[in-house]
Amino acid sequence: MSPQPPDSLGLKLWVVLSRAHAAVEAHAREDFARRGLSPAEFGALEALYHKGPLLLGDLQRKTLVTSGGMTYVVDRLVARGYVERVRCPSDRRASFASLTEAGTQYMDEIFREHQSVIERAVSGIDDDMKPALIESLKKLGFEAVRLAQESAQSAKRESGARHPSP
Amino acid sequence: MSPQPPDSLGLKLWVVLSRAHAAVEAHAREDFARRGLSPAEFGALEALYHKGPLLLGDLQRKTLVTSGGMTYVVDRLVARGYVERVRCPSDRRASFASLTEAGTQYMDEIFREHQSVIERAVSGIDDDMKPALIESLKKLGFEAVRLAQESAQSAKRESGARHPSP
DNA sequence: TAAGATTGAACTCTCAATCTTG
DNA sequence: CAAGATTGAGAGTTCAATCTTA
Repeated sequence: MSPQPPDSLGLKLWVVLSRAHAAVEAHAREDFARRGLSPAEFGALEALYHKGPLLLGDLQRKTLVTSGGMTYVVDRLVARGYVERVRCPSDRRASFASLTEAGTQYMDEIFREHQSVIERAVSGIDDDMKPALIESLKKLGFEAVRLAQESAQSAKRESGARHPSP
Repeated sequence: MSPQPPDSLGLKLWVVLSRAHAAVEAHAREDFARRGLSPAEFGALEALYHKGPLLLGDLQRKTLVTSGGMTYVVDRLVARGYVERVRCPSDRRASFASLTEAGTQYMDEIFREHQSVIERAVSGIDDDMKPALIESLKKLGFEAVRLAQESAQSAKRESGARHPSP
């Protein structure tokens, strides 16, 4: 009798992926919880810090929160003075989120610290092994995203067939 | 000029780990959201399904939710008839959570489907590459957990120094 | 009709305080 | 005093509906 049900490799991979992610995330969360930032808030700041001003919709897709969540997150960052909304000149429905001077300074301060917290958290892997692991995880992630989009499109096609446009 | 700031390897590893995790998790979430289960609920059912009855505290550590969250999750699963609480005979503070007949039947039904959803989600990695990836992620996760415990202990020691026991 | 953003309600979870037993 | 579980309050989300502009 096997001690565990004969888990498929895929399931096992998912389990260890989840645990590794949760363990590293705990370090990250502790780091910015000290500063009163939620994960989504930090994610938004980081995206703006590295990419510059972004449409709320783009920011939303980058940080994987819903549109309502994005509004909430940006509201909070605006309230702290780290972010401002800038109307999009070419599309009056849309707004950019943009780091303020204070927001940029803040990220200058905390980003290096955050980086070293993460470095420590992933130090279980030797540096020379990291590139290979990075490649594998990239591949894994890309394919998972692609499959999800594939499913979403076929779902949309089916719905389109029931509600055809004129 | 580099397009991105010269990210450290560790940070890059963390980013791709997060993305891969989020992408696969999206498949998993969609799978059990259809059944009205939250991630934590599914996690608890899965743990009980594979390990048998567990003390709430053990279940909590396995699924990484807080103690209050565990009470909430178990309450919901009890309300659905999938789980029951069983008092621990040797320690009257503690309770086991245990799958009911209906809960076991339910997991028999859904677990295979869930497994194939996950298999598909991680199919970006060839089967013969998975064992190595699994080993790396295990190592990464274990070390991250160990470092967190290390930090927690030193924090506890410091607090203990301020509030020494008699 | 659809796409971007916002709003309000509801949900899942965390946190801190509490009760009970060890 | 510590450990297991529960409670109540509240945070941070998601979701569905709505408003505005394309």
